[in-house]
Amino acid sequence: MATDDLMTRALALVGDDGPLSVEVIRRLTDLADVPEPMTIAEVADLLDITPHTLRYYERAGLVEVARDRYGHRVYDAEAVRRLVFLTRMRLSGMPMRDLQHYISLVDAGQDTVPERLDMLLEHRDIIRRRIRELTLSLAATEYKIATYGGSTGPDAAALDTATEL
Amino acid sequence: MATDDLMTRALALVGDDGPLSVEVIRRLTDLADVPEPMTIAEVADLLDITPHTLRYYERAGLVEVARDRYGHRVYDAEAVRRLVFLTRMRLSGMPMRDLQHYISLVDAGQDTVPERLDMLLEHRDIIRRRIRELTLSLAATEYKIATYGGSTGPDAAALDTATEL
DNA sequence: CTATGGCTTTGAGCGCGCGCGAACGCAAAC
DNA sequence: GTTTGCGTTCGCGCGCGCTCAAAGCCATAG
Repeated sequence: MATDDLMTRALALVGDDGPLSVEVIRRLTDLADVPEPMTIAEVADLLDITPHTLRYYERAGLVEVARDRYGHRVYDAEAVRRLVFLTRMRLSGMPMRDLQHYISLVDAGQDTVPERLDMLLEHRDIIRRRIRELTLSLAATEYKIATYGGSTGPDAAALDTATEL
Repeated sequence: MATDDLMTRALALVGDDGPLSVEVIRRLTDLADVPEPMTIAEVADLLDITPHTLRYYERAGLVEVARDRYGHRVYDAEAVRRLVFLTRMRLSGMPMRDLQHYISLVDAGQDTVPERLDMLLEHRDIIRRRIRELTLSLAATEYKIATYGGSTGPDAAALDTATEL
């Protein structure tokens, strides 16, 4: 896939700056169109990561994967769903450590649901802050592009005489 | 500063999700309220990075810093402005390598302005894509929070029976 | 029926980007 | 005097994943 991975599909679905509807989100998580038992190469392609990374995640305890009679990994729907979640969290900046903790909570049963929810809420806030940071950086970059004379200073009128940058 | 660094001030200025006006951007780049010659600790505090990192940037050739008679670094307005720019770019994901290249272009004179502009345009696109990615991850996270039963699946109605995650 | 290529497996080790820590000296300030 | 802050250098560390090596199984091609 790689040129048609989940994120690329998702971005195409959303467009460059369209609003996000629940319907769109539902489609983002809809995996009905992928084959049920998948090989490592297929999953890697779907998630746009390498087979190596998938094995790395498995060794890290993030997911258990069955094997066929040749010892090759066989990813069932649950594993794929979990990996979609994991890669989404990774892509949005959640560190491996936290993912390991989250999965350990999952494995610990329903009692840990509140803590999982806390983790998601906190991660949501982190993403939000990151988006705001990037939005500011974007604005600053666009400002610099618009007023470009090479200076870092704020005064467009003085750009010609400002120290070069 | 650290609890009142540039980004924190900027975020406070903008609010949690307000629109960005040119006026706000201008204020973001307005350094009139900082003392003119600064010590490494003051600059570090302003930029919310460590003195170590500032020395690292200097060794990397990103900025030249004068010294006082004791050999201590003295950051003038130009150095501070450049560092504000550099840290902003770093924070938005531009790698050191690219910053070094950019600075080398600056040092090479006006002929390199078009290439610098290209770099900024490209970086702008990268930031935009990153924001869109994060927006999607945010939406997915919020969707998961809203429908939370612990499953990664898309079907909220089946959450109770879905495999736990 | 080989064989040639292409996928998989494991394990250990490497690499990158980015900066931090530790150790040590010197000048100033309390 | 001793605490503070800055200087330099060397090396380390972290997060994350890739590379490399050695080997096994499958399919298609001669």
